[in-house]
Amino acid sequence: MHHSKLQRKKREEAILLSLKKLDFLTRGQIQSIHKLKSDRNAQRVLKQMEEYLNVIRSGENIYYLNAAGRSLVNCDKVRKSTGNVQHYIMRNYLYIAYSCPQSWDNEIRITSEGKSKKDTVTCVADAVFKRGDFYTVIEVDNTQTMKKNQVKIQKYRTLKDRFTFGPVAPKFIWITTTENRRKELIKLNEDKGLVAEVFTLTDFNA
DNA sequence: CAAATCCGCTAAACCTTCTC
DNA sequence: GAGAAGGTTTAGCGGATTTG
Repeated sequence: MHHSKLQRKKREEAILLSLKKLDFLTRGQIQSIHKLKSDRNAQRVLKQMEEYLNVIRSGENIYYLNAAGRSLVNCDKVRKSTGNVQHYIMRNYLYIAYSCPQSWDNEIRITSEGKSKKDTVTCVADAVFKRGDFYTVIEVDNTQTMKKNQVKIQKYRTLKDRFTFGPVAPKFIWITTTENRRKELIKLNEDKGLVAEVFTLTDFNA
């Protein structure tokens, strides 16, 4: 059922679409999203696709679309290996942990208009997905300062109070780097009365 | 240098198609 | 249908490569 030339093209296209959606993916992440079985097999599949991919070698290979790959899936956004690829990789762990939600969207701007300009509150969530009326907001804490996190959490509190997420209170999912930061983020969310869960990279043995 | 990962090679499993 | 042919996927071994 998985083995004709057509099936192979479909799988390759699905992988390219994942890269379009998620920017950068490790070999292991592609392997679990697309059920590529063994490590060796995943490496083989991705090697076969190299004409569409750029590769960053650092531990596990990290893949992103090259020009050929972008044109195959109509992708305008050009990724560069410089900068914080780690941020994308961390976000992907949550995408996978929550079973690749259909409604998942990255970089969502959330705005609540105030009575005056200065009461307007805007936040850009790293990702959002929803089931029915229930929103889940994803935040990645990579090299952010805690002060910035605190400001962001205050903004989320305001948005929640103004029912910007609708009648049902949203849940916040964070991923961070260390156990200590995890504890700090839990506390900050608790203080603002937000329902939150905080993971660290080690939760995904990364 | 050691540890992890990649990848070439090979053999087996499996699917589709063809032929009788 | 059963069985052979032809193509792909899968997994394991081991050497090459990369990274810290």
